[in-house]
Amino acid sequence: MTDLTQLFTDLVRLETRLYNVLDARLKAEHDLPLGQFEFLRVIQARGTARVFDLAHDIAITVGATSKAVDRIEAAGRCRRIANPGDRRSSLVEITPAGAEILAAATPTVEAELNTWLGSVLPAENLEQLAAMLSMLRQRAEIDPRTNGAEPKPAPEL
Amino acid sequence: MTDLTQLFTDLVRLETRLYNVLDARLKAEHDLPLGQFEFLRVIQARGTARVFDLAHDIAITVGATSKAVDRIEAAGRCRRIANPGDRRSSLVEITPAGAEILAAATPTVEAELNTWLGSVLPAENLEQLAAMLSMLRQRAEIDPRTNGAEPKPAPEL
DNA sequence: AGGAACTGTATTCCTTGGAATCTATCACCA
DNA sequence: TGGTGATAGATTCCAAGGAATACAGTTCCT
Repeated sequence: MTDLTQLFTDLVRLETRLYNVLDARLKAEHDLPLGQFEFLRVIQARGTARVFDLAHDIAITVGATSKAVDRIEAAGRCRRIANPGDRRSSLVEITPAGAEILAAATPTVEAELNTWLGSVLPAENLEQLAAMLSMLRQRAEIDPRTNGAEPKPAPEL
Repeated sequence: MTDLTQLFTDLVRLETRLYNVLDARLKAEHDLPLGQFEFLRVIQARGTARVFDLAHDIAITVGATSKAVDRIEAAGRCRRIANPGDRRSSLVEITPAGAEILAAATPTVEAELNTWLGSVLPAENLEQLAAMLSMLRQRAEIDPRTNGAEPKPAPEL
């Protein structure tokens, strides 16, 4: 029987260490904290997004997201534009400067992850790992306790 | 080719969500933040540990660990005793109250992890996942950049 | 139309971790 | 043995997220 507590501990420590090395390198080479990198990725992927949408994608609270958008906006990497459909919210979009730095940082992230993941496990195992993490993440996001949405059927691995 | 950035994102989100549900449940049922739970586990496993040792195991800085030990000690769940071999440091040990709450919280953690991990993937996959995470974690901890054991960048004289 | 309930966001306060700094102690070696 | 650099940990200041709150705007119901 797998020791799930140990598995969880390994997951947390690995995440912490990967996050730290990536963050340090992005800051050093692109003056871009990893947190901002993730926001920019989501914003660009969505084209335009409300604070609420970003909060869900990044898995932090709306309040924290609001502050994060403040910082990214202050750095000139995104901007809030009026939401014609709902005046309570704004739409956040990436700026040219934001897109530029995102494009510059992306290969750095890939290189660093290749060092710590890609070059450690064979391709087949990486594929399995990616599939399992993706499935577990989806499962965790389906639950009411974590996102307030209705349950969906379990995806097949 | 596996998309490592996506894999990393899934890893981070999964960790965030698991951490949050576990933390919330431990606080609710045992008045024990997940961070303290992890410290108590390490302290008990080591029998006795310096702040430095805990910092390495938990993967946070010594300063943050010092403060964390303050909090756990204030809660009466660990104590600092004199280190006979080195007066710069103390040895941290678990108290009976700490051991008791750790024992009470452990099944809660296992149950919660079983919900989010154990009951989602078949045993064989869990075993693979545990092995891969363990290996990746070890790899990440071996490297100079993540454990501080290597020479610092030459200071400018 | 009028109001109650709900939503989306911003803001405030609190907690926790990181970086830098300070002190005490230790190890090493000339 | 004395001095120099390394080490352990505590402390201070700062950054970032969570919880609770405030409020504008929206939806729903009658």
